[in-house]
Amino acid sequence: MANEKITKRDVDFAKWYTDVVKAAHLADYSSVKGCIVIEPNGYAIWEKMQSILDKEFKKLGHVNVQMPLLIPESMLNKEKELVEGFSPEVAWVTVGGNKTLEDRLCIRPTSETLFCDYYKDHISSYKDLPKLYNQWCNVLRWEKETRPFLRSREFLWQEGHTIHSTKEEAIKETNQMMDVYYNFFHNYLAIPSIRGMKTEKEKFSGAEFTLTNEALMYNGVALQAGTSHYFGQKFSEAYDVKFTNKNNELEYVYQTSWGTTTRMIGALIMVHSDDYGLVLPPKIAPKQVVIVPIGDNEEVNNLSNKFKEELNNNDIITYIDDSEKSPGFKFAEAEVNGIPVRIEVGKRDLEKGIITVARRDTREKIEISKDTDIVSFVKELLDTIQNDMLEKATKRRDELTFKADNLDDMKNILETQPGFIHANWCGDKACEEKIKEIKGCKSRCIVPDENVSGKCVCCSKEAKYHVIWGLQY
RNA sequence: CGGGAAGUAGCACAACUUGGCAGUGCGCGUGGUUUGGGACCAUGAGGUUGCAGGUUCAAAUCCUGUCUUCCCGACCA
Repeated sequence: MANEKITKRDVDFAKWYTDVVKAAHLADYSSVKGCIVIEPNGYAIWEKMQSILDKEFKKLGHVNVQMPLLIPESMLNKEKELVEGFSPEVAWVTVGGNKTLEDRLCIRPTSETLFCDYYKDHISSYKDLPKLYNQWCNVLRWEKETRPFLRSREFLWQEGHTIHSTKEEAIKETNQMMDVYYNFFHNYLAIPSIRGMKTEKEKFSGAEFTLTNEALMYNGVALQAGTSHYFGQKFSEAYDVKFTNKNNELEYVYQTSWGTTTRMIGALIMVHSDDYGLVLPPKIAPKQVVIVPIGDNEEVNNLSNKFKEELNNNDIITYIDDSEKSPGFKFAEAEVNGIPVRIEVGKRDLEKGIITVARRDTREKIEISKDTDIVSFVKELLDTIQNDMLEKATKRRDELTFKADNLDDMKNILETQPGFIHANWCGDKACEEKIKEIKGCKSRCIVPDENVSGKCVCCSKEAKYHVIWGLQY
């Protein structure tokens, strides 16, 4: 019997998603549109993501800073493409009375401006480079349609902003950070994302090129989660960030930026979860094991405590649900909250010398001897769950991966079951726009492919690129 | 930002059409009995009906505005 509070995934995917978010107490609506309350269970996932990614960033030499929340309009306006890209979404602060328009302040939609403004006075020689700065913060973009985690007006993210003395080094950084995101998705989130370059139309305004990490949700809709941009000298020219190179010449710095957001929590839900609620990969679950004691007796309590202690001593995050609720309630609660492993320690089992272990991903129950080495057993089970989840998600992604040779193919796929659609493209923006007319289908990314041959899916001219297309959140 | 629907206790809803004591279930507190897939009995608490105006002797109910949420489009991490 599935959870009554959760709409079936196959009945109404959008409703299912918000039901899971609420039932697992990840987030709730606030009285400000598009600004959610991230509740303890949701914030714990974000903290886990932060701690893993932050370690990776620091391994590669990055350091954290904190920039101001507010940006003066005059400063923002220096980079034309950035302004044009964001202008409809920028929120202005009207406090202060007699400010002129030029002196208005906005709440950061992104912080390129602030980093450039800082960098310009803090470097002078190539010896000062690179600067590898990152910040964890909130930003604000006035979205029209909002959805918890997937599209909120205020969201938490991490934005890396680096400056380099050579183009090669900056491009290497751009690629390297995309690798960090891609590996994080595969190794921790168990999400088989794909990566590639955005087309001219879809790239970040102001970037020379944008790399993207694209994940496919269970319903076949794509979610962009993780981008890495190469700016070249666009921003450094606009903000006058110069250095003296080895030949004693003044040169503008080469710049990158890269970011991931709380949207990753949304991806986690929409890839792995089911009709019983949240399913979390063990490596990202803030709580990995719950012990449910059944029947109040000494042996039950002693064994529960012993397991908890042993597991926690071995870095497996474990807690005992010793509330007054009935066992059935506790099982359901653990499922809704996506606890990867549940250990049932009950007096009836103990009479037979066993305990029951249940895994969240498959809901399978395993009976093992009560004398089993619980640490090695659970460790192995968590690894198995982690691997199985990636495998299952990969299988689903592959089922939803298609190939289109012409517009009719494309239309058929999008109207029956959307997914990742591989199709060749001539590189012409007009074709991209024509494809978008089919249910809003957009290019996800250009796949690195040396030998593109065949015709454009739209105009039948010679193809230049191998592109993956799809619907997006 | 256009089209549609909704907002009443923590949650799900009833009362609205035809204005007249603010209701039900779940959840919550207390006492007890229970405990292997969302336990049971008893008892108790919980409300300016989203908010602001208006009409009226009287507004959850009628009118106007506004905010929030959901669905469908256009725009976006």
